[in-house]
Amino acid sequence: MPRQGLNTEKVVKTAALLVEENGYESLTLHKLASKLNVKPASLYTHIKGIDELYVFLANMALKQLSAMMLDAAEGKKRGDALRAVSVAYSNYVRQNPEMYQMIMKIPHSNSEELIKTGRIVKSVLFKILSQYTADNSKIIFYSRYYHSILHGFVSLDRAGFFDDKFSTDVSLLNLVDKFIEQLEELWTIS
Amino acid sequence: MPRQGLNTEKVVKTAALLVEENGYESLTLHKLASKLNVKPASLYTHIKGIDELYVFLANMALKQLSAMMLDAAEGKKRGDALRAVSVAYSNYVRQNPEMYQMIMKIPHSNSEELIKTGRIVKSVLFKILSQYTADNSKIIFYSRYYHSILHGFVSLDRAGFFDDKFSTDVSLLNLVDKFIEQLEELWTIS
DNA sequence: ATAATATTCCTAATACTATTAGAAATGGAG
DNA sequence: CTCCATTTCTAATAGTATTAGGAATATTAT
Repeated sequence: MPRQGLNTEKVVKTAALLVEENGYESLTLHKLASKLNVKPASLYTHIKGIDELYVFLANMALKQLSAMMLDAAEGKKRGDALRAVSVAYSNYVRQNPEMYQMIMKIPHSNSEELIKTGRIVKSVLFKILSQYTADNSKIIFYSRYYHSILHGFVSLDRAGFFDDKFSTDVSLLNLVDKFIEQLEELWTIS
Repeated sequence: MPRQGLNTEKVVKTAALLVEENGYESLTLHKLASKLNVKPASLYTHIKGIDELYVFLANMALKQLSAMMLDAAEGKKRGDALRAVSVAYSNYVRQNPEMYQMIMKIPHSNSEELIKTGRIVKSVLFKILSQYTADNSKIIFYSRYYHSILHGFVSLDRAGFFDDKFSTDVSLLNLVDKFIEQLEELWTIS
């Protein structure tokens, strides 16, 4: 039994691979240990248990998502930024559906770290929306609005609620455009 | 071992109680069997397995939700109906958070029954939104829009994303009002 | 280099899971 | 009262997470 040079990061990254490969419901410490050439009990040196692993995975997913959102918004303004972010958001969920589910699986109040990472996502939206108004409460309001649209749409789509013949890709873009229309009104008024 | 006169319905209803009491993650066939004064193996006479039970629970939750939505919309028109439905939706999730999660836990494509029940929810929205326009594609579009808002908002709220000092109750109502504004435009144009 | 120490990993066991095969008990129909 | 379908149970299997304590390995101090 030569040491594998494991640490928490490697364990979590490998878990993320397994989650995206076979679905998070089928992730077990046995499979994870196998992939790391180690026995299940050895994992407890690096993680407290599977629940903590779930939190780490949710945190990782949230970081990846926020990074893509940030990158998409980079250098863009208002409507262009919002459209780009919505595409990035939907792409992330399409390419990492299982990891995205991890984000919603865990109540964020369980982890200070998770709350902090969640704030990154919100800060991206806040920054864009602050280009429309200086009113803080309005920014938070529209941030919740926009976030709800994004998460609601991709989740319902995945769950199978949008089984009509109309493309869901086009739907989300049109939807975001409608949302932007309202923001533009806010812009012209103030 | 006198017979307990079980059937699928009783099993599912009792499971729903346990889910709402202790969270759906902690539901086990052992606990369910105990509550029904029966051994775990006996449950297999009434359900194929725990996965089927999950589908039944999701279906039950969706039925309850759609019933509350239908009831709320009863006799109301356009904006009033939409506001009432959003309150009903948010109330259902607040009062049955664990059952609501069951709905999103299962990919609906797994069950014809689930798809059918999902259509009831959509039909409620469709009926209300058809009061604004006769254009079918527009109705579906706004139906997805509204549904995304409702599900997205309550989910993010529950996950802990809305941890600012602003009330989430008020936020949702304002949000729906904003949405209705856009629909009213649609109404006046056509 | 060698000894002491800390760390990683393993073995073995425990307590839960869901699930199945097949036997026993039950209740209703003829 | 007997037969039969149905329900429930016993017993076993295989797969979970988790823990205690020991063995192996790497690191540090002498």
